[in-house]
Amino acid sequence: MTFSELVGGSVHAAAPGLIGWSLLVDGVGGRIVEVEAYEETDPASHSFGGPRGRNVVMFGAPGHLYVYRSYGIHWCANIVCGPAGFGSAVLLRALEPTKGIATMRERRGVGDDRLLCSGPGRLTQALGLTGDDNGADLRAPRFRLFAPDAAPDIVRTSRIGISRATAREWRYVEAGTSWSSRPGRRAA
DNA sequence: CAGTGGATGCTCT
DNA sequence: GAGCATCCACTGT
Repeated sequence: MTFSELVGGSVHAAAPGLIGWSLLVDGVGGRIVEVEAYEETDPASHSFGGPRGRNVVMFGAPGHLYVYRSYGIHWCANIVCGPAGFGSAVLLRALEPTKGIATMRERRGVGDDRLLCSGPGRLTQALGLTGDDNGADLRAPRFRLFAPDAAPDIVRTSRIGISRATAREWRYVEAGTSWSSRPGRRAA
């Protein structure tokens, strides 16, 4: 399955399907190990209630980035999913760093590589993604996406850091990874 | 290890 | 004015 086919389908298939894919931004990045799904029937989603303001990108073409500012300080990056017109996206929560690690260490300024990409705000800083990238097409040359060699084992849990619709188990983590945003909690 | 609070800007009421 | 799809530094065990 190609990247376009994957993100062109339902966000609920695309979110677990993206685990194990590698994402590079200008040659810097790693393997996706943790994501969450959001869509317009979901009170926790920015797209809940229809296209308005910052969320309009979520209702646009699949395969584009939706980047928003979180808590006034951090950026969070999502991959818009299909079908076009249905407001849905996959929040990137953690990567396993594989390429450009020296660059990520400089951008992050941390000594422990576990802290490079283990969280949505950390990941965008390590990859250099900001509001300027909101709406960018991931099929542009500066981005690279590679499918995993083998389908990884995946753990499904409730989402982190939200106060509404907390019962929905729309968070997906690669089983056994030590690169998730919840180290030490058994990927769950 | 767990818990708390500050930073900081945008959206919504 | 409140509430965030967060992170970090700090406190107390």
